[in-house]
Amino acid sequence: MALTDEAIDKIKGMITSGELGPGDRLPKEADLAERLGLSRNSLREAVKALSMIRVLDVRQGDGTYVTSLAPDLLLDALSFVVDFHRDDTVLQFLEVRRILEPAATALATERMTPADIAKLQAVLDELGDDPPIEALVANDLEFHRQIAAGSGNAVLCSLIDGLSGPTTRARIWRGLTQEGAAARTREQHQAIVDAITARQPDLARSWATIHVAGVEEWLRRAL
Amino acid sequence: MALTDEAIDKIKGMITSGELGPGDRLPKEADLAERLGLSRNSLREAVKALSMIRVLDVRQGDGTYVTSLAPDLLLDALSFVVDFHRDDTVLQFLEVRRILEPAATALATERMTPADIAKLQAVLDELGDDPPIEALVANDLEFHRQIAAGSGNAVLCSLIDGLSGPTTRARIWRGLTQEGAAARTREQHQAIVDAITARQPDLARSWATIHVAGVEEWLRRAL
DNA sequence: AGACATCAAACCTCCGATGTATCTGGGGGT
DNA sequence: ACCCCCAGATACATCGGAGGTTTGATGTCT
Repeated sequence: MALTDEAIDKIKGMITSGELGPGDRLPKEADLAERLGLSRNSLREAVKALSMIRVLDVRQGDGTYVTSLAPDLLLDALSFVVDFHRDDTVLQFLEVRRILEPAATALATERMTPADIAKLQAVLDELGDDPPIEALVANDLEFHRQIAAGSGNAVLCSLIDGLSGPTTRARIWRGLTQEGAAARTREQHQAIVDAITARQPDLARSWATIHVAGVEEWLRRAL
Repeated sequence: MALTDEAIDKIKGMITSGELGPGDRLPKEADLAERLGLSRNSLREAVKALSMIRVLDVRQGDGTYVTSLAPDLLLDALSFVVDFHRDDTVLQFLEVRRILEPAATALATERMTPADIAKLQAVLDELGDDPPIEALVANDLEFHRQIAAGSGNAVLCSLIDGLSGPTTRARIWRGLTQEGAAARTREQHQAIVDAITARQPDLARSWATIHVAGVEEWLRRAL
């Protein structure tokens, strides 16, 4: 195994063993390189790889720190990965979303506070009558993000967020809006909020399923 | 933004734009560094980061290539990330598994071929009467992997596989502290296979739910 | 045709130096 | 006493070059 990969494992070991905890600062490059037995250049490659997946946070002029290691931080590297997928695998991602989103919606129905629900409704209301596509996409993303967050499960929330990669969603949306499906999406969003407000998990889950399945079905035909 | 991060984006762009496809070879370090306008050292950091998430495959003495970009490749970096999580977030991962596994099991019930089912049964049968803990865990992992693969969705399969990492650790615990767990797990596995064989998705889904919930409930009490 | 030695290409590792951002502490002004 | 500004120290960012190691291809010999 290459020296750099060994260094990655060693740093990973320092964290998982508890020697380094969230927020802790690593020794400076020169010291850590000497301790791990490699050059600064090779160490930098290891640190770069770990900072890419949000395990380390490097600040020039300050130092290198272990991040909070919170699920949302570590999993949002997922969206970066998802961006590399081509259209022919989007359906598989969508199928997973059709599993996760309804479940998250059902959980949110039981766990969201009235204040959370009010904010969710506000998201829908702040959209004007004839919004531009960009606002529509952003609004849709925020809507689903709040529901996912309402599930009370940070892992589930991050997963949904990551799988709904901005690129993918934007690409799909562009096509959907051309067929005038924006209005129908809006109605479905409102139906989900209504079901959550009424504290009916089954109903909320069903609406979420229908919502995702609609996009999935459209995409299946388009490909 | 740092030069290295720019380089990452540029390489990403070369792939997403189609200039570089799966299996294609990148220009050699020196040429690519000159083209992107940075030093080889900095470029190497970018390449290292991208190879860590399985987007690039570097082979010493040969060259650097774009991977197949298949979902299972890109998502198995997930297991690396998941390893950083501490025990207090394992419950959240388990809750997500309780969503994904039953769904995958139901899909597998409809999509697995008789040959697939036979191989699944074989996995259960090859386990002796009093296997060591390690074999038990490995067998359990293989069992769930085959079902996930049987769902016919590579993204779903990789996701389940990646999330099973921390759960596995917990299960080792369970094996060590709760003696009756092994036999019960085996019964539940057999029940799942029976339901799949009978082509009863609802039954298979329910058994899968019970199976994961059992681990989850035990862990919830243990913490 | 097959096995082996040789060579070139490409990545791996290292070194030392310079640039740049951040934090810290002292000096001066109010 | 308090605040602001600046110089020094610290630590990461980037660079160019020099060997070393692995791989794949070439060519030769049996």
